[in-house]
Amino acid sequence: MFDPVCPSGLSPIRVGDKWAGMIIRCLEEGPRRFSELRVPLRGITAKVLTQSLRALQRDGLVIRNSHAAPGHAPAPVYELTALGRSILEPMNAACAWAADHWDDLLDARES
Amino acid sequence: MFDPVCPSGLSPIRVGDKWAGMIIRCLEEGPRRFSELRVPLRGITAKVLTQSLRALQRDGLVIRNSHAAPGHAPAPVYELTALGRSILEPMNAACAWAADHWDDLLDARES
DNA sequence: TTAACCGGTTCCCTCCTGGTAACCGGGCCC
DNA sequence: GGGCCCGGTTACCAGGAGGGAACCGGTTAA
Repeated sequence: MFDPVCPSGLSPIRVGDKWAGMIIRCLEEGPRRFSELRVPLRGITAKVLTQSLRALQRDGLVIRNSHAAPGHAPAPVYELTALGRSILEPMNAACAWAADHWDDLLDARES
Repeated sequence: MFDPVCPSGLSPIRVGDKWAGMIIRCLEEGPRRFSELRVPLRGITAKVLTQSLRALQRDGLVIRNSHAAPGHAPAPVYELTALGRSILEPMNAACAWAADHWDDLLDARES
């Protein structure tokens, strides 16, 4: 999903730290487990993912639910809070802008 | 204008480097000279302002016009390009979000 | 019992960002 | 000619962000 050379790194608009925006996108469609997040976020290490998730929790954008079923291993899942979902709106505005002006940005960078 | 402890630093949404968002805001109402930018951006040093302005130029958001009048000292002014003005839209969306959810953010940070 | 896996944590290292302080060339003003 | 201001540039430095590799405790599967 997110290429290591994901062009979103070129956009001047960023949400939180390096991975926060992508994490939020991954959680957009529902709760995900730690290992489920590592797949689309190609190349992220466990340490950095933990770090980013803790920061998002601290800001109240993401919540960690230790969903323990009896007889099974406890499976913590991460999901967006209402606040986290609300930030999708400005993020979408930023993405739309980046998509609209992508060529302008590339042209400017090259010279 | 921008306090050294400007709360905008707390927003998870950022445009460019530390000062880029504020510089763009300062240029919103028209061209400004180097020294005119240093006033509202309290505490910015010449070097860092130059750095940020060069980055904004490189991305095509700001243009530097050496406005030389005969008989006067050459007075370079910085102003937003069309691309630079267009980024105000997603910036406003981000600001609106931050204003709306300010209390939520503060609450989350405190705990 | 042992092995494997999941979800981390810890230590160490590197690079980038931002800041300080000093210096500097061109133009005007006296 | 001597300051002085404007608009920078040039070292140098400190802190933090990000990454690599190793380790680890609990649970389940063989």
